[in-house]
Amino acid sequence: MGKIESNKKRKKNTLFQTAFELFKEKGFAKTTISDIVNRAGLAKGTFYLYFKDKYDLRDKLISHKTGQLFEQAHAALESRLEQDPSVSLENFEDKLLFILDYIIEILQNDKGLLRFISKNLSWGIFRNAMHKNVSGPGESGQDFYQYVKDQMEKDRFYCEEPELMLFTITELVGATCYSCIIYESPVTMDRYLPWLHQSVSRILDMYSHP
Amino acid sequence: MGKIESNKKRKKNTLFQTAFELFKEKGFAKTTISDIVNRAGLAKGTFYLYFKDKYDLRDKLISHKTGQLFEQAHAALESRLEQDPSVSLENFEDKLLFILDYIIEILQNDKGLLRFISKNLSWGIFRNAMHKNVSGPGESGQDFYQYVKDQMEKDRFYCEEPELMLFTITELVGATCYSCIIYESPVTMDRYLPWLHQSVSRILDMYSHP
Amino acid sequence: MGKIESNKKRKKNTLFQTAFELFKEKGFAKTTISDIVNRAGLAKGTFYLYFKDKYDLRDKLISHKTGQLFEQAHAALESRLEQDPSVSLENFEDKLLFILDYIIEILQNDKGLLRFISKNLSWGIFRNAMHKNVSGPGESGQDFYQYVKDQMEKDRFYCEEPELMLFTITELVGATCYSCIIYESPVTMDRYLPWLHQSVSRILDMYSHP
Amino acid sequence: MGKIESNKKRKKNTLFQTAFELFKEKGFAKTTISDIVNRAGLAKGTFYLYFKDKYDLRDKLISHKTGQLFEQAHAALESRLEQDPSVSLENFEDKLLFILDYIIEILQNDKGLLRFISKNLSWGIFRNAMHKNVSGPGESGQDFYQYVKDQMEKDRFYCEEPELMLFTITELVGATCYSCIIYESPVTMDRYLPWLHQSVSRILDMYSHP
DNA sequence: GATGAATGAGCCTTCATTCAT
DNA sequence: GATGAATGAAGGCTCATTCAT
Repeated sequence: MGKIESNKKRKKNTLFQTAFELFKEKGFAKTTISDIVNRAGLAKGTFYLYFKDKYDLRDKLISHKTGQLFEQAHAALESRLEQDPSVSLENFEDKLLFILDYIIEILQNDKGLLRFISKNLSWGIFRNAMHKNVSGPGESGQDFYQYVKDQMEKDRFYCEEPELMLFTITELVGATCYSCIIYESPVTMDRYLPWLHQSVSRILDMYSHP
Repeated sequence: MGKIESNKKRKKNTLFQTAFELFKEKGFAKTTISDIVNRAGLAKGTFYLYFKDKYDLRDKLISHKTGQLFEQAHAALESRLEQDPSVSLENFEDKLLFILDYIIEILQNDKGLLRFISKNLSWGIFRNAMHKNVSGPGESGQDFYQYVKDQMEKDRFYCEEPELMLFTITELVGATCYSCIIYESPVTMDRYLPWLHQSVSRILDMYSHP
Repeated sequence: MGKIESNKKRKKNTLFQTAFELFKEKGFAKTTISDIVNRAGLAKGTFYLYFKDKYDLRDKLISHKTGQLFEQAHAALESRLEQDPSVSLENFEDKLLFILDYIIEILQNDKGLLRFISKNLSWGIFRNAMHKNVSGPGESGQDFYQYVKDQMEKDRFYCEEPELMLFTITELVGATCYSCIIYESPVTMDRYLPWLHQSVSRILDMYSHP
Repeated sequence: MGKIESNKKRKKNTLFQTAFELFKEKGFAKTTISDIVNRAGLAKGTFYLYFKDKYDLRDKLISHKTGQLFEQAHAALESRLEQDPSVSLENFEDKLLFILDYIIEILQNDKGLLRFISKNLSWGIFRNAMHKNVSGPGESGQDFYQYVKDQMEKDRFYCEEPELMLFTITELVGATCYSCIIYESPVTMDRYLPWLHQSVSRILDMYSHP
């Protein structure tokens, strides 16, 4: 029956959502399964109906949340392109920087999220293959990768090794943002941002003229 | 008498060493304090004479091991410069790349070390200031930073923001190496290395001609 | 189903009973939670399902045992009044002394109980208000207080401040009995008893003719 | 050498004093030997040079502090008698009440002291015999008992069983004060005091006209 | 006498996991 | 499918005590 099905889905989602809140509040290590089911209003045994253990849940969640992040950024870009079709953002670099800025801003405003995703930003994009049954609601790592490639083509941005380019940039952005936002070390994000832009720009340039 | 003092130092070091082995073997989370003291042949209480808890030990160890890594790299570079004074390595970029290659090679051959240091490569360099009494045996984070600056001056490499330059490069190297070496994803380290070199090169260039 | 419910009740009671035995045998401080659950044949975790910690258990137990004591005394008095309706015990003072003697005799024969209750005799009566959710099985502190007041009324014993009267007597009896029974100091209980009776008598008199 | 002797005495006294402070601050159970020696500025081993263990120290301390309390009260009474020889305080009852009031006031102003002495007020007086080598600095339990007897004689207060009389009163006062001062239950000390005076008065009367 | 590093038994407590209901 | 009581291994940590210096 569809009713039962959707009921199951809802429970799983409640667990996802509740766990995410708690991971942000108290950190992964200090969140117990009891915490999660208590707040979710479910029984402890129920947890094991949906997830193998806490780590399983975490991995699926990271994957899901990073995917969501890229999805939002992508949507934001699209809506911007529609609104303002004439000007700017007409080349790939601008688009990529727009996406990065968008993501960085979200992370700046949600340090809990950043802390949780930790340095696994690129995970959702590149490691999905490894964890096949990562089945959070609607994965989009590969989709995002494809989307980026489509954009490059549309903007006639020739890229030697698109995957490596994207990898390099994601890792750089992920690692430096983490440090600047969470520790404000060696400088704040605001102060680092111009330098990050330039670095990305140069890396892009390099992959297109290797 | 110095006997007691040196005895204490030795015990602390045994703990350091043993913990490091275990963290590499079983990972940090699965290593218990019991494991450590058992293998070290000490009593449990002794652990708490030297460290606040497992996390304290880990942080000091990361700091120590990253410091050591840079120290080795630095020493290798110096010895290379002595051996071969005439040729190459005469500019800052070459030296920096030499150091990175040296470190990467160590990490490639010691995945346990890499896994342990995780993505905290730059930690030892930039976060030391925050954790002043991180007093693993002979810290060198700041020393390394100073060393790099000295080299820049000697080679007349003008750099706008040396700290940010170093930060950017360390984070980039740390994050990408981790992925390439541990997961071989998206590519192996060997395949990624040329691209990494180039990225570093461009970033260097950027900070000297901003 | 009530089966689970009654099972829980039984477990809690087992814990209560076992702890009480051990506290009497070895004293509170030297009894560990391990001791309790071992003898009770339960798992350690089970303890924490029912009590916050050892102190929580102790407080509930003291409250419960003092309550029980008064309950027994009360029951004994009632049964005595039924058996022998004509004579004696017709005034409040006699009844009160009957109760005290009854309690003292129990304590004399169960030094472990006395040691455990220690000097907290009046606790069950007067401190219950403070620890509302002290819910050992069937509390009776307040009930006993009410019972005493009912008796006073029935016997037309006018009392200025019944609460203070009861307080004074309980504390006096509790403290002196403890010393005489446990330490036999300054004299044995048997030798002290007549004096205690007189003291109680005078105190009673005082509260009724202040 | 006297110097060494006095040095030892000083250390023991420091331990006494420091332990007392800590017992008052954190309670006996939560005070560790480490706490004591740390604050005293001595080494851990030194503790064991002077006391068998924490319990030994506590018992000596209770004995000492209760003794001191009676000593102060006694001194206060004497000085009052000197100042004001003509009037009042000419009978034993007044003197005893003076002493009780004096002690109660001290305890009201030093709840830590009361909590520590707990309900062991009479301890110092009657249990000293049991703990022969209770050798805190200058014991006075027996002295006080003797002092009281001397006063009775002087005031021609005939008493059947002076020891039991004193015992009864000390236990009554100790137990009720503890409850009224610490818990303010069932009433505050101020409200209870008149009743306590009367009770004492009646008990005195009883022992002199049994 | 004084020290304090070292000990290690043993404490309390947590928590992932199971399974009868 | 859902529950949550029960488990018990394992954890971190404390602290009284000892003893070589």
